[in-house]
Amino acid sequence: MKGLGELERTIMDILWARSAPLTAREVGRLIEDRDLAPTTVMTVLDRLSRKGFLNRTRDGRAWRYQPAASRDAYVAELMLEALDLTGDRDAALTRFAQAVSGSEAEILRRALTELEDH
Amino acid sequence: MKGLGELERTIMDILWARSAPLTAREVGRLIEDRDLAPTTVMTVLDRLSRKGFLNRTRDGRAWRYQPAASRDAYVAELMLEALDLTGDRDAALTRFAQAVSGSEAEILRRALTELEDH
DNA sequence: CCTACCTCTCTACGGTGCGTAGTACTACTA
DNA sequence: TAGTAGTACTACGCACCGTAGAGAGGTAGG
Repeated sequence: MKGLGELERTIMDILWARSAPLTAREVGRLIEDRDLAPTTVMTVLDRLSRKGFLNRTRDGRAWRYQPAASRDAYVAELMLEALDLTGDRDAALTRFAQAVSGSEAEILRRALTELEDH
Repeated sequence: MKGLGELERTIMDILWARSAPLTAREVGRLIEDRDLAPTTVMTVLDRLSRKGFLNRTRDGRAWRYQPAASRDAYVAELMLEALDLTGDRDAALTRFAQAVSGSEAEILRRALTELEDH
C-alpha cells in the first residue's frame, strides 16, 4: 500500500467520518484550524484518488470524493502488512496478542469465536 | 515510530537473523546481491542506531551493531500503531480478526487464552 | 454582454527521508 | 613505512508530501 502524510490523513479522516461524498470546497471548509488554499485541498484530494484511496464522481463542474475503503479496512490492511514484515508470523501474532489491552483482547476473542462458529 | 526503507530493512533483517552483534564489514559481506560501497553500509547502520533501531558497542576501532528490539516486538509495535490510526479500535480489531487466515486465527486464539489464564 | 467567481488541471518549490557514496583522518599490521 | 580497515562528515539525486500559484473554462449577477 503506502502510508499517508499528515494532511492526507486529516482529509481521509474527514471523508471517513461522513457517509456522503464531498467536494473539495466542502472538505476545505471542514478543516478549520489550518488556513489552506483551496488548491491545496484539491491537490491532496487528487493525489489520494490517484493512489486509490478515494473514488470521485462528477457533480456538475466539481468532483465529489468518497473513500474507496472503510477506515477499518484500511487499518486492518496496515496491520496485515506489518505482519507480513516478519519471518515468524506466529511469534509476532503472539506478541501482538500480549500487547493489546484487556478490553481489546476481549474484542479480539469475541471476533475469533464468531469466526469459529461459522 | 517510523517505517524503514528498503536497504534499512534488509540490514535489520540480517541483524535480526543473527544472535551476535555484527560489524559494518560483516553486514556488508552478508548482503550478497547488491554491490554496495562499505561506506554505504556504515551510513545506514549509523542512521539505524540514531533512530534507535540498533545499539552499538565498541570492538577495538569498529562498532558492533545489534537490534535494540526483536523483530517480533517491532512488528507488534507497527501493528499497534496502525491500530491507533482508527477512531473505532473495536471495529478495526474485528476486521483484522476476520482477515487473518485460519491457522493464524488459531495462534491468536491460543495466545489470548493464555493471557486469560494468568 | 461583461465581470466576478468557482472549479479544474498543470506546474512548481521547499523540506525530509533514504539509497548511495566520496573524502579526509586515524590507527593497526606487515 | 605503506597498505588496510575503520570512523566521521558531507553530499547528491530521487521520491513523497505540504503548499500553492497560474491559467483555462464555465456560471451567475448586474
